Amino acid sequence: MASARPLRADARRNRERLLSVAVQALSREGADVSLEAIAREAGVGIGTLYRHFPTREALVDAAYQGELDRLCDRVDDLLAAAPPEQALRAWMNHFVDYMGTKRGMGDALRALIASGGDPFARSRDRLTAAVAALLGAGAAAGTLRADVAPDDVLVGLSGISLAAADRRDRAQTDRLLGLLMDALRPR
Amino acid sequence: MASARPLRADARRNRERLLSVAVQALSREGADVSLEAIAREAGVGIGTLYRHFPTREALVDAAYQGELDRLCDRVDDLLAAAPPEQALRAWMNHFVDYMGTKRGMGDALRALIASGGDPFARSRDRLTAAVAALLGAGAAAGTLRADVAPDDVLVGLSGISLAAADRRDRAQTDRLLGLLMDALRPR
DNA sequence: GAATGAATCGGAGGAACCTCCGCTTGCTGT
DNA sequence: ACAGCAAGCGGAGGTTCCTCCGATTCATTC
Repeated sequence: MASARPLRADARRNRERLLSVAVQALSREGADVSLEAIAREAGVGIGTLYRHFPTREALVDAAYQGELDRLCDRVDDLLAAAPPEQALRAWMNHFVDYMGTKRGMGDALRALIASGGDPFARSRDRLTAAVAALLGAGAAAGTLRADVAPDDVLVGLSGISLAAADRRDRAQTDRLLGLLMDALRPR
Repeated sequence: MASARPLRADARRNRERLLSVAVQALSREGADVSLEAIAREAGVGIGTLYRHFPTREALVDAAYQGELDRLCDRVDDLLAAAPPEQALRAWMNHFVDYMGTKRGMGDALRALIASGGDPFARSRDRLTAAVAALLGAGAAAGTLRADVAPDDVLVGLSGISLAAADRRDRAQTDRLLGLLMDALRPR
């Protein structure tokens, strides 16, 4: 299960080139870039792309990992600036925005959230940790329930994001986030 | 906007044959049957299939409409047999089960829920009405909030179903439904 | 610095998607 | 009956997806 021997030099080169091309291509053309086009632009065969990133989601995930890290990192600032309950709500907004902006992240996210324990689950762990921090702070302060699993909140949040991405109705999204918050407050 | 003139005889024949083949094929092979295979088996060209059902979702939706009607019809029985709050929860279970069983309904559902007012939104109206009935009964009894839009509940429920379909973790699904119920109770 | 084995590459190929438009067929009025 | 004409049909064709495996290239050993 441990990461096997380091990649061969040419393999790493290819991987990095693919990734940087993918980042550009995704932001330039949106979610439905052709993978073949990415491979071509990176100067590698399509087979190589598929070996490094077995699914479209794996590629998108890897491409956006940096931004996703930033999203998770923001938790500390939020908690420093506002009480946990408000921090959580603010972070939810960021989360939904992020998913909305990164068009095409939607499906990747779905796969990501669904992943039980894949090698691709690093992002998922980070997200779970972020939610756990927010929930934990709220539980300590007594303003959020202590008996809700971070994982459940994350899945719920991703459900809302998916629905939001489809409908583009910001008001509804806010209402749904409000409902989720209601569910998380102690009775 | 009204339904234009009735379909020509041959068109209706084709439509019906496509639908019946699709029902069989979907239950036999699952969500990812090839549309070309369905068209072939129905003895029509692929173009005909696409004219009648512009997207894969439209076809799946039409194929499962009967079962979806049955799901909505069950609301009355549930309300007759138990207090609104429990009826709603029971119906949510049915909803999730239904989505889980009908593999491949997932994407169709997503498109369905997302549809603002397409000609294909009949199913969506039925679902909204079902939720509205349950919520209304609860509001009248004072055990459910009166200030939540049925539409929001439906979107939330579909989000949970999507997540559930991916993860196949029934316990988590139940917890999420529990959270949603918590959000729907008056404070 | 050549040989050798293993990791990696590349792209041909088969399947499915969806569109587009010339051809066919059912309907309507005379 | 039959002419005219929408409405409807069908499938070729351009794209993309993803797999598979022979050819290539790297790393290591002598």
